[in-house]
Amino acid sequence: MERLLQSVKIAINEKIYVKDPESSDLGKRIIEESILMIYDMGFESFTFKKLGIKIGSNESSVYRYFENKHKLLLYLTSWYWGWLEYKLVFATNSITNPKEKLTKAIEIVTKAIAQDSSFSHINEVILNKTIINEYSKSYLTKEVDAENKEGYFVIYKRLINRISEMISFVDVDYKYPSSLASTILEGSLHQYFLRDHFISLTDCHQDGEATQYFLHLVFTSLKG
Amino acid sequence: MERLLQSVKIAINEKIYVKDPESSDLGKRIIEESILMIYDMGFESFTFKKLGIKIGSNESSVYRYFENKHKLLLYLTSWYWGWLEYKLVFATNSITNPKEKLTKAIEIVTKAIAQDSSFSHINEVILNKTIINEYSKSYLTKEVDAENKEGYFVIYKRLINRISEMISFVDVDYKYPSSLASTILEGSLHQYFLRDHFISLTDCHQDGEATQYFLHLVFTSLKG
DNA sequence: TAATATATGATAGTATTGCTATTATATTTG
DNA sequence: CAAATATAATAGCAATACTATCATATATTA
Repeated sequence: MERLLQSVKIAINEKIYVKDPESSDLGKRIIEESILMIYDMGFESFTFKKLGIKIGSNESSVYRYFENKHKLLLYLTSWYWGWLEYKLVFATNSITNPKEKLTKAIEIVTKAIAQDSSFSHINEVILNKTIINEYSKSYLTKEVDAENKEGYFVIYKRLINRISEMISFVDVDYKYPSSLASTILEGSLHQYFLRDHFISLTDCHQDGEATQYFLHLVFTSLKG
Repeated sequence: MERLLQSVKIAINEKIYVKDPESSDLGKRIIEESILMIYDMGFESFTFKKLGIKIGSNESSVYRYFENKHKLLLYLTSWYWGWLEYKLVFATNSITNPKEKLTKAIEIVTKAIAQDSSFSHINEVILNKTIINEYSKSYLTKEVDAENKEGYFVIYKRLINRISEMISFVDVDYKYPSSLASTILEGSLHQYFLRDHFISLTDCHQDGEATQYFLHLVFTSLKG
């Protein structure tokens, strides 16, 4: 994904931020460091004050980019899903065979993340781990319906829908394409979490096993 | 489940509470009302001060039962999984045919919850909804490994293991029994969440459809 | 180059949260 | 009835999640 994507920018719903963090150096450092800090200390302990100190800036300056840390989490997750979506479309676009296409999609979505040098200030490996630990907290809130209406989850929904469509292309008669697509994405994050914290609850211990598990799950369920 | 279970008590790891809430009237009201309040206002907005006011008691009195609201959440989730485990064992114990047994287990675990009058102070219907919204927050923390060592998640792990074993009984050669069991439990909660908040991401809109989805998913994946 | 707009930094202040500690008052039990 | 125990009331404290104001640095443009 190196040189090809130099000019690609993941488009995030403008209501999520006050000022676009991509528009300044400080903004980029906010994104860069918040990913690392949330990974290190967990979302609960993370504060804008601590972030300000870490980036050699000020709490009040961070507030000029994001209203609160929940919005920052929404930004990070949206960016992640946008980035995954890009990789998915890029890798599957040229494939015409439905089974092959879905296989590729599942691989992209369930495989461990490797560093991507296209977006220099974002560490995708750490972001992926942060997403595994914190993603659910972005929607397990009382505000989820209001925020959904505002379009804060469009990228995620679009990604699930793309996979859902690929599933239906393999088997038009399958009754649960959206549920299955959701299970793949959410379930894959969960398998990685289990691997790190509840080893006895998963069988996906080696690299690539989560992918094998989901490929088997999906293709035995689909006809055709 | 009426009369039969009158004397059954769900056994919770004693380290989770300071004083057993089952041991007093105040304790039971703490459990009863906290379920309703967390459901109504969400875990983030819920505080012991508010709970004290609601039950006509005092913040300091609540602290005599639970160190903090995280521990209370651990208690509620442990209770829920213990209750589900009981229902599962009760319903599947007499079944010898492996497929039938697993089918029953999946039904128990994925079906919408009906009121159970066995535990008068606990509203299982609301508790189930609270678990759907808040369960992940009990383990998506920086303390998860330490708390796991303390045994705070034993009931959940035992429940997953029971299902995992039932899966292996149907198909000894299946390589991912634990992953699949985890997917069923976690995935089922997620499908219910999607049904309430992201309808386009699930196909399980009617009662019983989640069960059908998982039954299909599981039995197409297993041989024998 | 001066005037002005814009971004950032520093400091202060406020309500709420998440507790701990102390003391007072019920209630139960011996 | 005394003693133990449970609960209630109040105070207090450090941290969080902001908001507001003012100062200063940097960039733009007239």
